[in-house]
Amino acid sequence: MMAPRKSDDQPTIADVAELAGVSRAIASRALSSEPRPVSADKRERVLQAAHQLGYKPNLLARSLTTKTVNLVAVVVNHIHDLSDLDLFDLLISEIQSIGKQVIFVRVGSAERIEEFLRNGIAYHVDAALVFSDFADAATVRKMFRNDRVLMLNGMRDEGAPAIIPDELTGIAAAVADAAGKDVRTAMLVTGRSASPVEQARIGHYKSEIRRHGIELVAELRGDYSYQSGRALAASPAWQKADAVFCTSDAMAMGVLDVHRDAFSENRAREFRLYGFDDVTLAEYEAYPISSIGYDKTVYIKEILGFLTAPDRFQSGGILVQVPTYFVARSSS
Amino acid sequence: MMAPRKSDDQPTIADVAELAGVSRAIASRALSSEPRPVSADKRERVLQAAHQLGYKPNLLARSLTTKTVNLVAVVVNHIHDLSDLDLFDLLISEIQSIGKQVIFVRVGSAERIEEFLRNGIAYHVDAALVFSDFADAATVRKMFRNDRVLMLNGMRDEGAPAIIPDELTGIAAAVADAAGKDVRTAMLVTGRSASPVEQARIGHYKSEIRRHGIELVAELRGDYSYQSGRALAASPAWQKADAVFCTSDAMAMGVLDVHRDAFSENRAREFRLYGFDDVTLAEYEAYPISSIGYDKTVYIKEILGFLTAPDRFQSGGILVQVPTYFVARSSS
DNA sequence: CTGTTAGCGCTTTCAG
DNA sequence: CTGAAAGCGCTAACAG
Repeated sequence: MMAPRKSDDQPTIADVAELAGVSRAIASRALSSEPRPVSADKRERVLQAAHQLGYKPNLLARSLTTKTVNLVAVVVNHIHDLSDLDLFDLLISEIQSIGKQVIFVRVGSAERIEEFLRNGIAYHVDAALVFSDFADAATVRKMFRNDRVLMLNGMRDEGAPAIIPDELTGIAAAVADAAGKDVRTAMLVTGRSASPVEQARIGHYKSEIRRHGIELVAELRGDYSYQSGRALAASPAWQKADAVFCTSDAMAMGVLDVHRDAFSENRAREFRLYGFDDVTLAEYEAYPISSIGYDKTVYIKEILGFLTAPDRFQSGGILVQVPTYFVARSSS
Repeated sequence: MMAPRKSDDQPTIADVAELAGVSRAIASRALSSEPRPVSADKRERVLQAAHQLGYKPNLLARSLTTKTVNLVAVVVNHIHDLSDLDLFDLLISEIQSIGKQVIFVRVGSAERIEEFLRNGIAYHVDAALVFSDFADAATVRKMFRNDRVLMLNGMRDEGAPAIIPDELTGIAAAVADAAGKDVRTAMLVTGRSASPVEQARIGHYKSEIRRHGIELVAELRGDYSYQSGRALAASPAWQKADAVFCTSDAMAMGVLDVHRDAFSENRAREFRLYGFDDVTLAEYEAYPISSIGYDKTVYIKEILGFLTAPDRFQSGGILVQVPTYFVARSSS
């Protein structure tokens, strides 16, 4: 004899089964999103009973047996950059549109992040989207219950699937733009060189600069931030050069602000400035920075492909490349 | 006789108990964060065994009985504004620092958000921080398993705890600044007026403007975005006025870009421009917008207070006010 | 197709 | 203080 259910509790599948006059198993099958053997009339009765009761499955309980939580982890160093704004809003929106929820993990400067993850629901996510470069693929994979780890940070070692912008194309176009404008000397303002993405990016700039016979007069290291660009532009290390290539728009903005006089309309431009990311802000008057970007929509579509059909990626460290473009603005 | 545990599985509390030579109940108690009766030596043996095995509790299973998941929902309309960048990174970081994880719920234009929530782990969060104004407190409270709902959107009906910036102070200072500079006519550029925060904000501006004997020549409605500020500034509805008060910095930036000539150093300023939010970007040369802000650190500290000791708030729709300030920049 | 019966891993009565 | 046992709500295995 089943105890009457307390009115302040959510109905459970047992309540639904009872009302429909079937066993819990049948109710479970009828309510499953997967095709399961149930006779048409019982399925109907169950659905009707569930509706009548306002039954909603307890995802926590379901997860305990199915090992799936409909949860995706988005792992980032931080959300700080203008370019993040352009990306994450759309990403979250799209993930939610396929019925999954998003757990944000900010690795930041955190130590013991593995312990942090392991002691929370995040450990059980269905998939992890790793934008942070805090660890390599093998390590990251150990930090989650399953292997659905997508590397979006350039660290595509050991056969982990990855999606990265094909930066060479855009960089080549940017440097070609400079070369076509008689640039002979250039400076490179970089981000954290520990990052493999950044290393590749720097490599591309250097080879393209060399290829066009441009002299690299200095390489200054920042950290992608506006502040660091600004600091470098005002530092003694700053050199004269025909062109300045920054590996982030934010740094280029800092450089621009320090040398703002040099870019006013009524003066001859002292140097040509190139950024990277193509942030929305660069579309407006204040920071008309020539930049390199990629189509966020395409990028995110690929990510969603991974989420919905991971097997397609699973066959051994597939690398998907998203095309980049160069957009010329008045800063160059 | 217990089956040997498979080496590829995580050890369970049963494994720990077995190794320590105690019952599962004892192991559970010894491992609990709450004080539970266990003899010192057994506790020690359990802890030692857990450590040896690298045991980590399965939060999913634990949650099934404890009804707590160590998860906080952050509910937003979207992450789109510059001011979001200044807030959410710190917020996530702080929430994580108390051992909780963050699930981001983007309400956006989504219909059926209730169903979306109910069908995911988000329903089970320990607390919800509601920045979005998609629903009133009573409705929101029904969307989560518990009552720990903190309204950060100004909708503080029905006794729900809320934290809001005390905007009047900052607004009064801004309008006083204008009055002190002989401003006689003003325009108001607003956001979505459906929002109660926005309504209150508009009300404050109007009463302060009136109080200083300034004439309000027009009230233009935007949607907080740069784009809308820009569109309004270029529209036929735009009027001449000594001052323009915008209820977001982003809109003020749009206004500034359209009238950029009017703010160049070598010309007399045509009007004084005031924003709202005090985004970081306004600290730099490109958008030197006088603005109203509040201390994010204080704000977030209050939020964490709610998370760690909700009972302090629980006693009936407590409203915590965070002070705002006015910062004058060259735009005014 | 259907129902019974075990669990998932953990906490918590409830008797000792 | 301790352990056996009963669940949390759901799904899966296994006989019918």
